[in-house]
Amino acid sequence: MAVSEQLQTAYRMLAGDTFDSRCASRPVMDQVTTRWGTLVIAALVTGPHRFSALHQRVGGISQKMLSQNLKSLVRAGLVERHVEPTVPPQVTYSLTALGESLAEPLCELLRWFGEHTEAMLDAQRRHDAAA
Amino acid sequence: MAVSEQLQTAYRMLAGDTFDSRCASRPVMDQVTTRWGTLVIAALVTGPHRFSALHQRVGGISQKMLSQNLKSLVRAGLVERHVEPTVPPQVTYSLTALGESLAEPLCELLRWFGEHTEAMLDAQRRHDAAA
DNA sequence: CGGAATCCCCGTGGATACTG
DNA sequence: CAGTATCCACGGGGATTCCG
Repeated sequence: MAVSEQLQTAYRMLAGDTFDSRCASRPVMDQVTTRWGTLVIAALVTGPHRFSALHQRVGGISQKMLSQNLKSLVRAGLVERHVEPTVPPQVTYSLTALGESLAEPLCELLRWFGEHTEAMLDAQRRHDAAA
Repeated sequence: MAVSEQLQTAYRMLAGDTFDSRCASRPVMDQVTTRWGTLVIAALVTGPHRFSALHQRVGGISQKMLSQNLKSLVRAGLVERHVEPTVPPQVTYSLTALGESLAEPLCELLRWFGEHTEAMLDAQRRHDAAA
């Protein structure tokens, strides 16, 4: 198998942990791996963004979901919210150090999808055709 | 910023793609990044598993969600379903080559959570206390 | 501009029971 | 053992409206 010992090691580190339903990481993981969390984090990789900029960039997200996700990400210490006391108010969101460290594996995952989406769609078509 | 050009590059590859709501990768991404998809894939990294083995390992997942996730993963060509025609029936699930290639970035992500969950929980506590 | 609040719907997802 | 089927509740998530 091509997966090698590296993955095996990674797996063992998680064995008694992530797979346990009582593990504390579960709720925290859900927040990030939720439908939008991934994209919001990824969108912030290039630097600070304003609310409306994020709203446009992520594409398809509603204001509600965006603000909701941002709130929980701020709470988790992944995103920093900066308010410029002007009129009209200027609110900027940026990744914290913790958020940036998360962005790394996250971007690799997104990149994987970018590269393999076609393969997956092909597989689905073939699967549906066979059925 | 510490994120460096590597991430910038990764980002640009996604720019006109993943963030577009009409992008084909969205539904496919949702299937995997859904609550259980990640864990199911990760659980299969160590090798083939039977249904009940997965049911126990993932912990907290219902039979319904497990079979549902497995079905869509098989459809996407990430997981292979192997039936041994015995009585009682023995059904084994394993990662395909495509699935294994996905497992790599996915495991890194899970590893990140394993290492940083504490930091996130701390941040949440501090945030809640400040409020 | 950047949200918070409200309304409402539909899908996710759990529990249970049944089948091959 | 490996599911499928049915029922049901909750909350994710969209559209709209209002506020500072």
